[in-house]
Order: sequence, then C-alpha cells, then structure tokens
Amino acid sequence: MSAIRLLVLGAVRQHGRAHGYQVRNDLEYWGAHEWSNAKPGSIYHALKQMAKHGLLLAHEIAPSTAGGPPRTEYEITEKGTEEYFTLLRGSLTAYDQKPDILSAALGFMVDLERGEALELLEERVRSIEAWRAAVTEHYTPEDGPEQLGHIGEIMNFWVTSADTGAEWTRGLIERIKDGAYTFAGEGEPFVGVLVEGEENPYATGEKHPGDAS
Amino acid sequence: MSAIRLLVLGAVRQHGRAHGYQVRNDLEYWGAHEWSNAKPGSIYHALKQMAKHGLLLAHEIAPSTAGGPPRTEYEITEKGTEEYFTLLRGSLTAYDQKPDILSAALGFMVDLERGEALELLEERVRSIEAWRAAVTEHYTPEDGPEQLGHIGEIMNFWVTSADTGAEWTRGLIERIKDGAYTFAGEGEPFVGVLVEGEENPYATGEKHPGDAS
DNA sequence: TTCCGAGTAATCAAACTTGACTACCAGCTA
DNA sequence: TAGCTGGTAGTCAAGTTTGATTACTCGGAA
Repeated sequence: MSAIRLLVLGAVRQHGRAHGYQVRNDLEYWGAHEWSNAKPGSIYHALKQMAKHGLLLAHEIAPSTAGGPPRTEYEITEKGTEEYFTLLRGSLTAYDQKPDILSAALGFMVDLERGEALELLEERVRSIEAWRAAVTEHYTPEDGPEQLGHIGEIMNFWVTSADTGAEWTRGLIERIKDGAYTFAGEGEPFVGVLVEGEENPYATGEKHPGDAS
Repeated sequence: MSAIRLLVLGAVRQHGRAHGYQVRNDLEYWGAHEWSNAKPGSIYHALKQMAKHGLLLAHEIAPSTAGGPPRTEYEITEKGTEEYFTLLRGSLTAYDQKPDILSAALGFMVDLERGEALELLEERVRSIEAWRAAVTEHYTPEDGPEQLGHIGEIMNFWVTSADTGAEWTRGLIERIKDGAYTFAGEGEPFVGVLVEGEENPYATGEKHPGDAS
C-alpha cells in the first residue's frame, strides 16, 4: 500500500470538504510530490476510487468559480474516517522500509491524542529493533559477514538506515513528551492546509500551468 | 522509475542466459523482494517488456527439464547492456530518496571499475549535500523552523535521512578505497547468483509453492 | 476585437504492480 | 494406482501510477 490514500483522506478531512485541486495543493505544500507518489493523476484516481468504495462522498459541483472545468467536491464519510485512523495508526507503528508512509503519518499524527501518538511511536521503535534482530541473525552466519561479498553492503545499508530511523524516532518521542506541537483535544490545532486563495509560502517553483513537465 | 529494470537486467547479465524463475530466485537471494518491488509478476512483466524493446533477446525453450510449464530464456543485447550501465551509473549517483534504487545499484557496483565506482559515489555525496542545502534554505526561513509546526518534522526526518545516507556513503567509499571487494578487471568476480540446483543459504522462508501468501 | 499566456481543474492511454491463480511433473503413500 | 504434496514456471485480471493532454476562464496586449 502506498501513502496516497492516507494523504488524500487526511487532506480532505482537514478541509471538511475539498476538491481535487485543493488536495493537490495541500500535498504540494507539504512537499509530498517530492517524497511520495502524490502526483495529480494518482490523487484524482484515489479520490474516485475511495468515493466508489464509500470512504468519501462526492458532490457534483457546478462550473467552478475560478475558471477551469466543473469540479467535484469530496467529503469524508464515517467509514472513511475509520479507515483514515486505521491507516494513520498503522503507518506510525509499522516499520516497512517505506519512508513515504512514515512521512505521511507524521503530517497527521496530531489528529491523535498525545498519549496515543507516543505509544504508537514507541511501538514503532520496538518493531524496528525486532526487524533488525531478525535480519542480522539471518544474514550474519557464524562464517562472518564477508561471505556475502559486496552484496553484504545492501544489508549493511538497510541496517544502518533502520538504526537511524529508530534513533530519530526516539528523538521525536522526546520532543513530543516535552510538549511540542498541539495534539487532538489540546485546543486550537495547527492547520497545515492552504485556505482558498492563500499563497503557498513554501512553493518550490512554478504553479503547474498545463503541467507539461 | 523503479528498481526493477536494473535488477532484472543485472541478473540476466550475470547468468549470460536466464529464465524468469532463475531471475526471481536470484533477487530473492538478495532479499530484493523485501526492499523493492521485485515480485514475480513484476519480474516477468519487465522481462517481456524489455524483450519487446530490444534490451533482451527471448529464446523460446522446450518444456523444462525440471517440471513446470515450458520456459523462456533471455539474453541481454548490446542495447540492453548500454541501458544497464546507464541505469547503474545513474542509480549510484543520484539522490532521489528511493532507497530501493540505491540498494539495487550496490548489488551491481562491482560491474564497474573501482575508480569509476568511487567517482560516482563521491558524486552521490555531493548531490545529497546539494539537496540538503536547497531544502534547508527553502524550508527554514528566518522566522525559525517552528513556524511549520509538526509539518516541520517531515522535513526534519528527510534531512536526517539524507545526512545518514551521506555519512554511510562516505564509509562505503573508505571501504572501497581500502581494497574491499573485487571490481571489474580485478580477476575472478564475486558471483552473487545461484547456480542451477544450488540451495539458497539465506532463504528467508518457504520456497514459493504455488505462491499463495 | 481577437488573440495569447497563465492559472484552474480534471481526464486519458499506456505502462506498471499486485496477488491470486493455473499448469505441469516427480515422488511418496495408502 | 489414484491421489496427494511440494517444487518449477509462468499467466492473468484488477488496480495503480505516470506523463501528457484537454477544457475552461480571465486579463491584458496588439
């Protein structure tokens, strides 16, 4: 599973009601097009697919107010909200070597309560450690690692990445314990989306005119 | 672009002539099914696609000697070899945040000469540093990073990963400089593939019987 | 007045990925 | 000797991703 469903569900949820172009802009605001597959085609596809499966509710809307073809607005359903939290919890916890999944989850972690986020992240650290133990036991037989030749560098790379990942997660846990950020039920949430008409202060470059890259 | 083309081209090249199941077993031997999309369907698809585009040459082979349906053997063409080295060099050099690409390239780096591999890896370090400079300048305005709220943790995570990646690459460069591994033109190469009939000493689990997971 | 460029919003075909399924053979066992 | 199990080898439909392309509107230049 890629990160796209979590990203799209989360973005729609934060707006209450959003059309594809809005979601697309939010994700760009987070740089998601650079570290995940959140490209226009995938976003629109995910919206339609999830509407078909009842996770989103589609409202057909008259020709847009600002030029362009008529647009469709989406709203998250109860089933979609459930799915959203399932994905979010799973993505914070599981170590599956896909950095885009974790990144997406970080963007939404404040939708949980502080205590739960901490528990999930601690679980994450444990699962990284378990993974590490499993592979190093497996790929480092008594004969010594050199038996693998340069292929061993692949393992070495992954193990190093896992160690960094665990260490970074521990740092995050500390920051959260020390009161960083505003979690669910702690008052006015930090809004990481663009309000209609607002400029994106972090836009990396051109606004997508016709999209020809 | 995913890692699959590089993996498949490289595996076929090492065998001289290989059928899909052989490639599949090699990739499993490297653990590639765990850190990349090297699953059966993708492998067979890549083989066919690349044969269609002239990167591989397909030989239709009579019913297999060891049970199962008739198999097709593939051989790499000159065009395929060119593409292989282009992909390999690009994957060693570029920092595109896709760890699977680098892993695949590590498995094949010894197909290059030691000096070239070192140059490419040094270029890689430089490109990671350039990426880091670009994003930290962009996403850390004078107002301090806290302006981004928890969204800043996403950036923080990527920057940390990039730093680790650069550091790890420097380590690899040192090991290679110190004479580790056998590169092209340095005599008997380390063979990271399974010879027909050999047991996989690192198999993670079941041999895929019918593949039902 | 007409045309052009830029921004808004979405679609589409082609390629790729996934996971389940098929087909075949050999050796054992009941 | 009929059936079962397990390994070999690959196919297929459904779903996803990609990159290019379309369609529409507005404002200003010619």
